[in-house]
Amino acid sequence: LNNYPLWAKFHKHQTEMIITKQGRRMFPFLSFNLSGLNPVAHYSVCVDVVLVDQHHWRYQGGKWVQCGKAEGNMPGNRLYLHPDSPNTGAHWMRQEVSFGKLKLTNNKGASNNVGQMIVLQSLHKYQPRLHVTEVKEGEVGEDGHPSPHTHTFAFPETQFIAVTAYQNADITQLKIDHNPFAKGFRDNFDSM
Amino acid sequence: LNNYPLWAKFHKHQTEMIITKQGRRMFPFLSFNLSGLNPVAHYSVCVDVVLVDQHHWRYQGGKWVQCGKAEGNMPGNRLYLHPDSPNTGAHWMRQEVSFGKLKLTNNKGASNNVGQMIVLQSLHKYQPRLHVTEVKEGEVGEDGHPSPHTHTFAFPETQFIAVTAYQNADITQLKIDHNPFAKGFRDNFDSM
DNA sequence: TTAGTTAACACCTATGTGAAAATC
DNA sequence: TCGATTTTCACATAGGTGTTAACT
Repeated sequence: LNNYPLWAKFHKHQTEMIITKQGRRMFPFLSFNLSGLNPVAHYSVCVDVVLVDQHHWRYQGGKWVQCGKAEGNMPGNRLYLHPDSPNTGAHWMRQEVSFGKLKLTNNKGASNNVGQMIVLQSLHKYQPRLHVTEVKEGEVGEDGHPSPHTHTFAFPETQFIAVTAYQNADITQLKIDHNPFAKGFRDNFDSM
Repeated sequence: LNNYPLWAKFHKHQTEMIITKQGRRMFPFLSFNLSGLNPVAHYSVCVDVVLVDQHHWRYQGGKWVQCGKAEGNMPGNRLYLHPDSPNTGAHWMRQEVSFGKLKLTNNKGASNNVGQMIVLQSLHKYQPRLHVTEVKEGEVGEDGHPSPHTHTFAFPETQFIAVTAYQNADITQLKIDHNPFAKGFRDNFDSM
């Protein structure tokens, strides 16, 4: 996992990620360094997002508290295939593998846009996971579904609660401080 | 070939395409409608650019004239693999296949960025070609090189002369009139 | 000088931000 | 009323234009 210090800062305050109808990028975004692959073998790399628990969460009195059972399993795609897939082990190991364009949405109708967006439910806690799947010739496997040849990695620091508006002001401030697109909201007193 | 009327307008004045060190998009850009493919077979789609003749060209007295022999064959990549490759016949036929992000350069050093840019020589006339290659399992063939299973298409309306600065003012005006990114140079007398 | 190339520039498209107001 | 969601907005990043002036 790259950019671990930044993820840790957010995790300490319980990371929140905005979800919108048209899709919102994650910040921080997922980025990994891969090693130990066969340089000449072919792999597909993807990320999925799974529920951490079966509860609603609510932000009350400055804290996140569990609040009743989650609805039954929800429809919608939760798998995002890396745009470079499929590719060689050498390609994946040459530089960091980033998911900066992955988008989160609460729009169940967006499931049609296969692999474009990950569909989540607001106020639920999620864990992103990385899957590295060796693609054997003749198996195709471009749908990205984990197969018997898949290695899966999950980093607790990347857990987050999906929200439609930020709840914790500390999280909002961290986003403003570190996301270049939110620079317009920074206080420019003693920066630079 | 999509947007045929626009290509024809440029072709009537002898299309010019700017090439730069860091790479310049084509305008108009190549876009095709494919049909007759096997929906479940896999294909790679790519564009290459070949010399139309072996001459330098010079713009003199308002006309393009041939001018001496071209140098021997030049190095540099002239093949651009469509980012969606490889993919199913159904995918390619579902909607137009566009090459809007293809870039032209005169930087021979850019050959390293495999498949990112097409390297051309200024003041030479070129013909873009479309290649549709069936990818058989086990052949990989992701380098995009035309294989025995390839269909090739070339449209004379898409011929152009590579330049580092526009020579014909008619071409400049057509670019300004139709390329959204050049809107800043339009005369806004009676538009809208 | 001349012709071709390069780099800096203003202006544009396109899209990612959180804030705030409107809506559900 | 209240909490959650959606829409609109000013402000940012990122990068595609031809023009112009400098360079070779």
